[in-house]
Amino acid sequence: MEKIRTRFAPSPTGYMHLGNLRSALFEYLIAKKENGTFILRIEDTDQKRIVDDAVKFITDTLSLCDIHVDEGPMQGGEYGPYYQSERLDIYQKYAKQLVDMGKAYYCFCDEERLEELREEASLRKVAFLYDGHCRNLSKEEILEKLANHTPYVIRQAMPKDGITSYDDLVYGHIAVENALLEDQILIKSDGYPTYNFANVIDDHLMNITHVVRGNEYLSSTPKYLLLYQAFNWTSPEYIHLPHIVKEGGKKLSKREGDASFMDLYNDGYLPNAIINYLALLGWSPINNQEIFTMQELIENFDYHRINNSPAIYDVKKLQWINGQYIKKLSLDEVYKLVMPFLENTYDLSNKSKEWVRELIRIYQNHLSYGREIVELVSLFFQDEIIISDEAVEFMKQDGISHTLEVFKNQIENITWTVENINQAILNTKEESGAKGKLLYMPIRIKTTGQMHGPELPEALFLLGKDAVLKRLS
RNA sequence: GGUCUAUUGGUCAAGUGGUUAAGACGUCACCCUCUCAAGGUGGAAUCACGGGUUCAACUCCCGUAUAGACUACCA
Repeated sequence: MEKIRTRFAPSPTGYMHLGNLRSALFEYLIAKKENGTFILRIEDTDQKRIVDDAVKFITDTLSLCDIHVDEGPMQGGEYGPYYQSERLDIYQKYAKQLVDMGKAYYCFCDEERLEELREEASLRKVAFLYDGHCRNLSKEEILEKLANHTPYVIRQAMPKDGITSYDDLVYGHIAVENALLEDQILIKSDGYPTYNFANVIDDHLMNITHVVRGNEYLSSTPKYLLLYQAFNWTSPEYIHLPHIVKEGGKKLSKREGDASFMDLYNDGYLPNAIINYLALLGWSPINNQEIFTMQELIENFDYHRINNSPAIYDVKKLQWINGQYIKKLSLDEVYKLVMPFLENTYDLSNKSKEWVRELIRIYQNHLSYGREIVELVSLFFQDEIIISDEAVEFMKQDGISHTLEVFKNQIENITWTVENINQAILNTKEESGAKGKLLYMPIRIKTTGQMHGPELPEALFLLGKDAVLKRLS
């Protein structure tokens, strides 16, 4: 069997939304499942949209996610170059070839004429299709215009009748009438190829066996197929992916503030967890497994089980998965994950590393993403404590001041360790007779101001002896 | 407007003619517990609608509704 080759072909716009990443993931998994090759190709044929460093951004994201590119701009390969902007002569050559074969033609129609056509079409409430005006220009006319440097595009001469169909590996049989397809532009007037054209040429030349992409191309794939037919090339298999949308069914978009991979990453989500979540959007394993390493994904992935309906991005489930990953991290790893957020928010200059590690340790199980630490630990960085109404009410009960007095005496002379604090609490229980809620809550409220928080001995330890004694008096 | 596609609980989803319609997130209750998490147990909640086909339809067919995509010298 032919070895599978898939490709991720983003345009370098400097932004990687979750749908893009998921496409890359599935492309990678489909290839790796069969020991195939995963290719990165940069589709930079729109000069207006190029963003500096966007390619670095894309490759950084992929490697952060453990998606390894076999062939691409950074690592090269025998089918390069992998920037479309460096393949211009290739597209020109193939476009000319099509012209010579009589399957494409020069079109000199300008914006104005096209605009008129469009207006007329919208007036008549019909779909606008280029009318093929230049399709039958005589050789002399063409030569003359070319000699005069009249701007031109190259359009494909599409068949006027018949049906073009294919079998998508996810969506099944798709058929579209050729009459609905216009004579598509292959080469733009700036000499650059259109996406459609470059895409087909490169997929063919790079030997792509499975084209995996978003389903916005589902209904335009016949246009691509017609190009393969014109060249007499065999077309690849198609796997169209359902979209990832936000609540309400709208597309995820940067402009509307929807989270991109980098946004999540910067909030302390783990790339592994993001990938894990994304894998479960539009795909499901044969069993009920939820947590996957990349290796397990590769082994278990099966494109036959890709869903064909759109999935709504749900940050709650992502948080759960991310939390599962955080629980499995070593303390050093959580420390690394969370430290930047702490440093940026709180003054840690007079805290020991041990103190910070202890702080992080007791909150490891509470975290669903890194940035969450900031809010969770705020109680240890406040000079003033504010006692809630509920807590004030609780403190009105009998015997509480006595309990607090006993506890204060208990800790006055101990060495400040979690264990000793715990013993002091137990001694207080013995001596005062208070137990359960009436034992713990008063101390908790008096020292932290809150009725919630981590285990009391640990909380007190982190607060420090001086602060605790001060708040008790 | 035309074309293509989709529709199982709030969300992700399993399911391919006969099932008590899995599982997960979320939610609620209970257990654990000083509290909050974590963990455990349990509950509520789903086949868009209408016609067919069939002994039998979530599953097949046709409509309708709703949603999305495409309809660029953007990718």
